[in-house]
Amino acid sequence: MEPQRHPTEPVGFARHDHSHCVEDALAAAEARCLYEGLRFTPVRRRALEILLERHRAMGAYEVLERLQAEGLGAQPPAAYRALDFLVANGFAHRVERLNAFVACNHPGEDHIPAFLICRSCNRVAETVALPARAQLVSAAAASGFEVERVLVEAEGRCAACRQSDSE
Amino acid sequence: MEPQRHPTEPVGFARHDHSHCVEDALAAAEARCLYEGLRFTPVRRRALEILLERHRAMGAYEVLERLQAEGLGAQPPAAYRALDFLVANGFAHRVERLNAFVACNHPGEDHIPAFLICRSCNRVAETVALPARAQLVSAAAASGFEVERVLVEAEGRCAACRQSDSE
DNA sequence: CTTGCGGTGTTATAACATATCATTTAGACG
DNA sequence: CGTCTAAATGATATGTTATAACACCGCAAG
Repeated sequence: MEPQRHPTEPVGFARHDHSHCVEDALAAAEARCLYEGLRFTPVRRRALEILLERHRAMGAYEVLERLQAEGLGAQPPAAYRALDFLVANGFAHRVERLNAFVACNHPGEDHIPAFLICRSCNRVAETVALPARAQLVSAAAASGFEVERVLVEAEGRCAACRQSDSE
Repeated sequence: MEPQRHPTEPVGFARHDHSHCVEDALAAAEARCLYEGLRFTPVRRRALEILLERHRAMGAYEVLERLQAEGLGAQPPAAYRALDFLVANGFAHRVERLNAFVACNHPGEDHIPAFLICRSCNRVAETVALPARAQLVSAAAASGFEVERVLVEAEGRCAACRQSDSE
């Protein structure tokens, strides 16, 4: 376990020390679960680690495959439960456009995520959607609609994929 | 056919003369297809009519059921093709959050839709997302990401459902 | 110790979506 | 008027995503 991936792989769309980022995020999640009395079980921990290792959107079944390979739950519900836990507690987000999941880039901070989804390499960067939310909330209020959750996703091409044009 | 629904049903979340709105939208679509050389075939026309009659998000299979009842295509691809045509040409939108489709409220106008989705009654109102898009495009540009398409969806409760609290 | 609750295992199936190839239809063009 | 072509539809099969339902287990509170 702890496969030690290449030290520098793109996150969002920028390079960084990846093995540290995985470890740090995992440690932070662990700490927060302890603090909030959440149960950071092996499946949940490993599911988060899987998402972090890739830093791209992964389908539930893709995560499941990897869990299976390690004997951590063999059926879809196992993956969905783990992912639901991560999403419910802000360790990961669901990307609706892709029916997929991605590790949160800044867990702990209260934020409204917006995603930039590269249609070539499928990598996902997370940015903030607060202004968009505010605008939507006020537009909605006019009709008496109460906004509870906002979802902002942009599809396009990241810098890398735009350069290597024909990917 | 042309079931003549109740004359006043909510659209978006406001009341209006529904039978007129269906007729008008259908006529407008017909006119635009003629103008642009698009083929507004019976399946496509009826699919749009089905979406318009309800003014809520409908799954492809839900639309399919109704098409089947009239002998217009019996298999999933029939519905998906019709819906894809409507979406591609701006007569309808896909609501990612619901994996569902909804008739466009202002077809013909070039716009970036934003949706208000009531989680109680599942009705969907369409508003505009231009400011959100602008903000996102500029945020994305910082990392060299080129935005091609933006998706904004808000989940919450509409005025009616908030009143009749426990629905 | 027992009871209750949260988490997990397991089976089955629901819901959403598309690949592929055959057939039909509408319009373009000679 | 034929006939060619491209678009649309028909039909079969299958792929992908998601959840319902119920059994079981372990742990902590009483």
